[in-house]
Parts: sequence; C-alpha cells; structure tokens
Amino acid sequence: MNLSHLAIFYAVACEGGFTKGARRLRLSQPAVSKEIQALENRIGVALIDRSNRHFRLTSAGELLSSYARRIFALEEEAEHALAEMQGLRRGRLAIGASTTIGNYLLPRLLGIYRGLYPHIELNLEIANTSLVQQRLFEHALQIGLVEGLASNTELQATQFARDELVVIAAPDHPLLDEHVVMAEELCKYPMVLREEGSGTRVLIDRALAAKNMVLKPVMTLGNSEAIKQAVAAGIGLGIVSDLTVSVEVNCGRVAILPIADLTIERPLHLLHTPDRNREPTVAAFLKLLKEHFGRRPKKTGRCVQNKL
Amino acid sequence: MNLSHLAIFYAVACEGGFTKGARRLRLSQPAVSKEIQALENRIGVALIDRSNRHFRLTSAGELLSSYARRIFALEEEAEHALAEMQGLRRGRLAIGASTTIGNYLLPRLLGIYRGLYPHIELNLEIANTSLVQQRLFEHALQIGLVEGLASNTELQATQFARDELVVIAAPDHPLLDEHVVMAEELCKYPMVLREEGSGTRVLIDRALAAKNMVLKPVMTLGNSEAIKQAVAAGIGLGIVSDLTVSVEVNCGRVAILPIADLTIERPLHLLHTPDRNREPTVAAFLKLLKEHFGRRPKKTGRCVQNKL
DNA sequence: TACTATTACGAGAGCCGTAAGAATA
DNA sequence: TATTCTTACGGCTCTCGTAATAGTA
Repeated sequence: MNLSHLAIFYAVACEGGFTKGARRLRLSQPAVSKEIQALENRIGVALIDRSNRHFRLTSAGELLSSYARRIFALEEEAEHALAEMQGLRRGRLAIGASTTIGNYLLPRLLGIYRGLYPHIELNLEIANTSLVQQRLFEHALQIGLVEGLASNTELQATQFARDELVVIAAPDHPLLDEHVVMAEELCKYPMVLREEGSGTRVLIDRALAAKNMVLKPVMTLGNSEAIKQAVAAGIGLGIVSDLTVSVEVNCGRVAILPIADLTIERPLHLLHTPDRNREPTVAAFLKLLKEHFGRRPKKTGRCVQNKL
Repeated sequence: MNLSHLAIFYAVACEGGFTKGARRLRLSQPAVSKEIQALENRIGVALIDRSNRHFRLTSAGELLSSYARRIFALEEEAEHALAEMQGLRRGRLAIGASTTIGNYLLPRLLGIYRGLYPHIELNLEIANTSLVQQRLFEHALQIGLVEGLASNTELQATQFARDELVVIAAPDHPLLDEHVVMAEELCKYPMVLREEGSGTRVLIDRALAAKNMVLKPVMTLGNSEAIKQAVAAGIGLGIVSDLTVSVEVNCGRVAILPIADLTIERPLHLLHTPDRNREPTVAAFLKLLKEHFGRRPKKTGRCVQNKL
C-alpha cells in the first residue's frame, strides 16, 4: 500500500465525496479519482460504493478509513512533537558533573534553565570525571562539567571557567585581623584538608611545594562540607573551592582569608562528544553557560560572593 | 512531512546505516541519502548524527523513529485486516428477515455459514417487511429475506424460493385417512387460522375465493406456533407455512394433509441495495443461498421434511 | 584499501491537470 | 440541466540509479 494514496482516500472518506476530497487536498477531481482506483487495484478491494449517487464506503473502506485516521493522527502528532522539540518545549538535557560543580554551581544554573524551558526534562548525574567521560562516550549524557580532565578519549573539552581554591577560617581566627597574610604564615597554623591523593589536595600541595612549603594538616576529611564544619568549629584553617563556601561566608560561619602570594586555581572543563549538530536543549544550555562565564567573575575583597 | 520519506528514514534508523537501509528497501544508497536529507530539510531538524563513523540518531531522530514505528505498524495491521476481510476471516453479515424465514429457515443456513466462516460476525434482525426495507435503505442491513414485497423503494428484489402453505391436522384427524382430499372438504371442518388482514390469511382467503369458497375459522391466532399448538390439541385444521412445521411433522404432533386441488404458494424474496460490488460476506451468503435454493426442494408425500 | 556517505546528473515512472465523456437526479 | 465520477492524454515533478567525490578506520 502507498500511504500517499491512503491520504487521498482518507480525505475523500472524510469529506464524503471525490470532489470535496479533491478540494480539501487542492487536487483536481480526476486525479483523486484515479489515485483511489489505483489504491483499490493495489489492495484488490473496492473501498467506495459507486452503485448510486449517495457516497458510501464499503466495509473494507470503513476498515481502512479507521486505520487511516489513526495513521494520520500519529503523523500529525509526530510533527507536533518535533515542533515542540525545536521550540524547546519538549526534550531532555542530561548533564554529568563532578561533585563540586554538581552541588554548588549547577543547581542555580539549572534553575535558570528550567525557568526558561520548563518542559525540558533535566537529568543531572554527579560522578567523578572518568565516569562522566564514560557516560558521555556511550551517549547516556550529553555534556559533562568537570574539574579534572582525563586524556585519550574522543571527547571535546573546553575550559569554561576557573575554580579558585580559597583559604577559609572561623570568623574569630586571629589571621583575619592581619592586613596582609602571606602563604608561609599558613604553615604556622593547624589546617583541615582533604585526604592525600584527592584532586583538591594534590593541587594544594603542588602550589605550596612550588614555594618549598608543606602544610601540616591536623585533620583530613573526605569532602568540602566536612571541612567547612571543622573550620567553623575552630579546628583550623581550611582550603576549599570558593564555589562551595558562598553560603557559609554570607551568613558569617566562616570567612575567606586572602593570601597575598598564593592563588590556587584549576580550570573547569566542559566535555561533549564532537557532534557538529547539537541538540537544541544542549545548545540552549551552552548559551546559558557562556552568558554566565563569558567573563570570569571578579573576586574583590575577602567576602566576595560568587556570581552563581 | 512525506510518509514515503519517513519510510526511508525508518528503514535506515532500524538497520542502523544508510547502506543497510538502502539494501532493505532495495534502493541505491545515494537515493536513500538524498531522501533523508530532503526529509531533514523539510522538518528542519537533523535526524541522524553524522559527526563520526558510528551511526546514531539525534534525539529528534529517536522521537521521529518511535512515531514511524507506530505508523508503519498500523499500516501493516491495516493490510493484514484487509487481507482477513478478503479471506472472509473478518467481517460482518447483517441480515434482516421476516418472522417465518428468520425463525425457521435462516438458523440452519446461518449455521452452515458460521461453519464455513467462523470469524464473521453475524447479525440477524427479525422484523416485518417494511422495517427490513427501511433498515436496508439506511444500510444498517446488507440483505433482507422476506415474504411480502412492498413497492416504490430503490431496493433490488429477486425471488429466491417459494414458500408453500400447507394444511396441517392432528395425527388422528379423520381426513388423513382419505385417499384424496379436495379443497371443498376443508369447508366442512373447523379451521384454526391467522387473523384477518395478516399476509398469510389474505393469501389463504384469496386462494379459496378463486374457487368460490370461504373457510370458517373456529379460532384465529396471531402466529404460527399458536396455530400448531391448537391443531395438535385437536381444535381443528390449520394452514401454515411448511417451513414452520418440519419439527412437529417429524415427531408426529401434527401431520400435513395434502389437498389435491389446492396449492397456496408465496414467493420468498431476497432484497438488497443495488450495489454492484458486494461485500465478500454478502457474496458468500448469496452463494450459499443459491446452492440451497437453486432448485426448489421437492415435496413428496405427506410427511416431507424440508431440506432445511 | 575498504567502507560509508555525499554530490552531480540524467532517465523514467508516476502524479497531476485539462478536456471530454458517462451516468444520475 | 446540473452535478458527480470516469476516461484519455500530455506535461512535469520527483524519485531513483550510475558515476564520481570525500571522509574515515
């Protein structure tokens, strides 16, 4: 069967006549007549009762018409769904992110995204970099936002922002009263750090090693939240990503302690498969990301609040 | 959207590649490539991710593919349904019949029909001739089988059999012992007849009036069953259609009394709309009808059993 | 090199329109 | 006569195939 023939038959069946069907399809009436004959010949059954003037479908015609109605309703629904997808009123955005980005940076960004495109299904997977890469590779995720960057994959990576590690202290810490604090002073105070081997700790140790310095942690903890708690409790100074402390800084539980001769930064990377034609949902997210990180947010003063 | 384009896209999506899709459709690969581009241009979205060697649908492609699967499944189902209809494994036969035909003639015929075509839905409406004609006219019935025949309709009518009215008597009735019984003898015995004005009674009265005779009913009853009961009870002779008495004759409750000089017959008519192309279910029924009534069943002897 | 997709171009089938014919109310 | 469907025929679009090109493992 030929579905374009079926479309002609269906128009005729709906309108109740060859002439009316032809008008609806903007075809000439003989063309319609001929195409319906072709359809009838192809399937070998009369569809329209031509015995008298009153237009009437045969039972085969009724049967086929009911199928045609469903088929063309589906076609229309498909077109509608595609239009919705293009208008970002339908679709899915699947992002993978590292813990820090996923917990502190993305929630607000995804909130804005959801405000703009409320019908898009959002999926956020928080996992380590290699797992995010794997999930991207198998197309379970569309983009990844991570700090680290493993090599030898087919993924495209671009840096979209920088993450700064900052020293935090309890609000009553004596160093906060100093006008200028140098890195070497940190070594005199107890520190609360991530465990050795973690990406953050490696970065910190490497930055201080460049100055021939070694920090002495009084405590190591597995995540930034625990470090913030320990610092607030006065156990020592901590070093965490500035993304993670805006709330605690704003409410005065901890304070950022600028170090005059020390900046520890790491790039934040955007990962994606090298698709030339990106999904509309992804393109919209990347646009949003660019708007927020086109210029790096400035850090001014000790109590700067991150833009996000 | 063009559904023939969609078919090409769907084959490619199913097979996972332009080349494989082309093989399945028995088309050249460039043709497939071009048609898919045409489809993408028409709907304005990329459907297939061409960024690397691994064939993959975009999310729009996935969406459209799922609709295509449903659309073409429906198309296949429609073709299957039509084939079933042609093979008389699906369909409907709606017959209207008068009481006598519907109750005594059709059950066996429809039993045979059902044995041949067990999946055809059978509808039998028992009603008077004018109602049957009306229902035929509005296409609620496909054929009608009636005794009478009202005029001025657009229905085609053909006689398919004759119905003989026979005199019945209780098995111990004295006339049954006579070798030859003439019509005038009937007038000497009490008769149980249908009420005046009924089609059957009109026929009887007319036949006897032609011989200048008038029957004297001792009782009039509204239907043949009641007449048979009255006759069996010895109230008198009855005149009923031979279609209605085969059971009672066979089991000896009543006997047929042949009248040498009297034959009361009426034609049985087949009514249908003047469709040139008849439904397969109807054609099959008409064939069956012709096989059984091609020659009128002979009546031999007094206890003849009707062929049906 | 082998495989896959795209581009280019020509041939042919099939679709559609105009005009005329047939049937019916 | 007016309306509706069918038949006849010619043009044109669209689809398909062959051949050549490009990109990738």
